[in-house]
Amino acid sequence: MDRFSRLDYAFYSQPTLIVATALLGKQLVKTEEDGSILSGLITEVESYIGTEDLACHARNGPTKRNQVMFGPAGRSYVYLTYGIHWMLNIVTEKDGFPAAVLIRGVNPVDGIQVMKQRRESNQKELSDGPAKLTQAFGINRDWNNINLCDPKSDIYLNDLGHQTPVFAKSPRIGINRTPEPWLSKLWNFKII
DNA sequence: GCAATGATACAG
DNA sequence: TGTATCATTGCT
Repeated sequence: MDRFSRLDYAFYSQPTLIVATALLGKQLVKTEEDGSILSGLITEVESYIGTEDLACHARNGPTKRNQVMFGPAGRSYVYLTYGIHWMLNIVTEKDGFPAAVLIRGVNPVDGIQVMKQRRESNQKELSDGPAKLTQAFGINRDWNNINLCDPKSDIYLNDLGHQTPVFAKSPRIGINRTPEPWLSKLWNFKII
């Protein structure tokens, strides 16, 4: 009865653009302390690739904040932006090459009542933004550098066996001061 | 259009 | 040690 499978190290180690597109339609799962499950299907992702990508946090080399991006694939990279909002990324590529996929939106499936309480909002706006979904799922600094491939981790991604949905490619959001050609890279993928 | 809100990065 | 910036959101 195990038609669902946790995405593994081999999957996350692929080139970032491959992983990013493949993550569309995958299931983000988080187990709460009380054992209840939160989940949602990924609808939008964004790619940040290497030290040359001037929009990527790794552009100036490793720092205390971004060091997890330089480590092995399949780890979570969670950071605070604008002093308020937590962002959830998944590290990709070979150990030593800094890259990650930002999860920008999910469609809620399990634990919707919990999400509504945390968001104090209706379902339409529960998790359709990178900081909305971390709030709905209760993801913060404690969830940085989690190994999603570890069968014991209480946050992970599930392959439901679906085909990759039809999606649009766009420039990345919110990186307006990034110089070209990085500003215009079509590295945002969103289900149509 | 813009305030909220704090960690980070880098200059000096 | 000071400060400009920030992979956003929600309210005016």
